[in-house]
Amino acid sequence: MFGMTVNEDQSVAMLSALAQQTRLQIFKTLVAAHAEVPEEGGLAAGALARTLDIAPSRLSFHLKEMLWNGLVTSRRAGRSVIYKANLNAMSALISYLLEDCCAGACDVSVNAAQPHPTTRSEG
Amino acid sequence: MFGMTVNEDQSVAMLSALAQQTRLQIFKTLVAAHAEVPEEGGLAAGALARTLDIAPSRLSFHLKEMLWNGLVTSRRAGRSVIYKANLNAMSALISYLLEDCCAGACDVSVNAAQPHPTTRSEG
DNA sequence: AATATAATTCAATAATTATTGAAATATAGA
DNA sequence: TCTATATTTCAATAATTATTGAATTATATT
Repeated sequence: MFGMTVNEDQSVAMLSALAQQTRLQIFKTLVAAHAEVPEEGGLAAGALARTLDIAPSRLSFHLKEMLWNGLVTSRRAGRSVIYKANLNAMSALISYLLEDCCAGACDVSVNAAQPHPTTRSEG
Repeated sequence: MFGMTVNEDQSVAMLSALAQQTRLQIFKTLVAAHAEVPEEGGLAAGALARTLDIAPSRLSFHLKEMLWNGLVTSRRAGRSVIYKANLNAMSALISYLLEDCCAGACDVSVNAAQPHPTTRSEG
C-alpha cells in the first residue's frame, strides 16, 4: 500500500551511487529499458557495457555499487545477468529529499513527462 | 516564471555534494533556518560548526563544496558569513531525477509535509 | 594601532573510490 | 568433456575526497 522509505544513511548511500557519471548513465539506460512486470525489462551487463562503451570489469564494479544499496536489482538469465532499475528505491530517495531534507519547502512542479503507457501501474 | 534546470554534469556535482553525511546534515540544518526573503534566514558558519560539532576548517571545506555547485549561497554580515540553503537548486536537482533520470516513471506521492507558513511563496 | 572574534586557506596525511588488465567463475552448446 | 560466451573477482595503481591543526585573512571594537 505505502511505498518504501529510507533513512539518512541509506540516502547518503544512494546519493553516492548516483553521484558518479558512469553510474548515473547506467541508471538512465536501465530506466529506458524498464518494465513494471517483475521478471521482465532491464538490460544484460554485456549490453550495458557495449551501450556505455566501458570495460566489463569497470561496469561490474559500478553495478555492485548500485546493487548493495538497492538502486538496481539483478537476475540471471542463462549466461547473462540482467540488471534492472529499482524505481521504488529511487522514489524513496526522492521522497526523502523532498520531505526529510527539504521539509516540504521544495516545490517541485511535477509537470514531468507521463510514464510510458506500457510500463504503467504496480504489479 | 519557470524554475531553473540542471544538466547531467551539474546533477552529478550536486548529488556529490549531498552524498556525504556531514554535508547532508549541513543542508538539513540550513533548511530548518531557511527564509524565502533574500537577505534573511540561513546560519552563520560558526553557529553551524557548533550545531554540528565539527571543526571550523572542516565545515569550511564542506561549505565550499556546496557553494560552487549552488546548493548553498553565502553572504557576509559583519564578521560572520551566513550560509543559506538554495531550495531552487535542490528543486532543480529533484526535477532532474524525476524527469531526466526516471523519465517520469517514478511516482513520488507528494504527501510531503506542507512548507512552513512563514517561509512560503517566492520573493 | 592593538586586540579579539569569525572564517578561510594551507600543508600534511589518511581514507575512500575508480580504473585497468589478467585470472577466475558460471552457464550453454557442440 | 571441450570450447565459447558472459560476468565477476582480484591485485595493482591512480585519482579523488576528507580530516586535522596551524597559519592567514577579514572585520569589528577599544
